[in-house]
Amino acid sequence: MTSQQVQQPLLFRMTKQRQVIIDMLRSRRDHPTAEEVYMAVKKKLPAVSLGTIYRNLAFLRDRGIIDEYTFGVDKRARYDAFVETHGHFTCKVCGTVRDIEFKRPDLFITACGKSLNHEIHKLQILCTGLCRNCMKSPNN
Amino acid sequence: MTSQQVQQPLLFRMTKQRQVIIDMLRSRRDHPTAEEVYMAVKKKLPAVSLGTIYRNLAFLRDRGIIDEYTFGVDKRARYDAFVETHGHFTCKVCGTVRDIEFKRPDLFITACGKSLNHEIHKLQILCTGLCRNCMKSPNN
DNA sequence: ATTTGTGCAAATCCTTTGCAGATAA
DNA sequence: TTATCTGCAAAGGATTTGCACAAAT
Repeated sequence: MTSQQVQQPLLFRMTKQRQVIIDMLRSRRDHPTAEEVYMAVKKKLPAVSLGTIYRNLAFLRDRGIIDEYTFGVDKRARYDAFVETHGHFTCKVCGTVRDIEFKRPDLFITACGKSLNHEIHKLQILCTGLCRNCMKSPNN
Repeated sequence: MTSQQVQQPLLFRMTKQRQVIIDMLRSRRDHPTAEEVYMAVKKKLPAVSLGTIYRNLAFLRDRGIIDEYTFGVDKRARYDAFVETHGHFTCKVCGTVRDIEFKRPDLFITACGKSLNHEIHKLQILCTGLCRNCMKSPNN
């Protein structure tokens, strides 16, 4: 999977910055914040600015190329290049985020959409609790 | 249901402000933002300050008396006095939020928790899409 | 050549906080 | 009484934006 394969005809300019942001997000599954994306991109493009990071993340999110989540723990947005429907678990104590896979999210989406008579584009499932490591700590 | 029935022995001071905030949130199911709570509480207590609203919402959230959600549409936190697990639908166009009821959320929570080996305290389900009204508009 | 994107810095918006006076228990 | 809460205003932190220059097509 080369990083050019975003859509068949490329519908937008691929700048170095945009390219590095996409590559970087596709290389990790830890749902980084904008600040964390900035830090990582800076290693390849030291002159990049935080504004450019924010602009590109919004740009890619608006085109469905990445997802943006706000897990209530801290209130910063987090980004994810894996846009197939899946759930997240986040630990109240250490803040870790883990993906949760689903068998047939489409069934759930169809059922909900029909019962509400709304058109559902996106399903987000978030579990909050205590991860197995933090469960072991006597103070949690 | 009188507004006093928060817990059996009342574990915190019930100020006028706190009382009005709780009553107000229990009287509506539209998931208001802090600003909207402020506006509503002001009608009963004109001298209330926004800082007090934020402090009380955080206070009640920390005690599990209300829930706080951040639906990605705008990034403001929204509050809900109905803390039994239920899902939300939010319309991309008009921003309406509607509740989605579940039959046995506990089964889902147990299943997820077991498979991850984590302790799940809270499940949040959010559907994003187009509501039935906005579907009718030709421009959506 | 022209349109779109970038870096920089200032602005904006939501939320939090310090403090002195007020209030619930 | 006294620990907790409030109003006020200032501070904080994340995100957005205006502008002049740079880069992509």
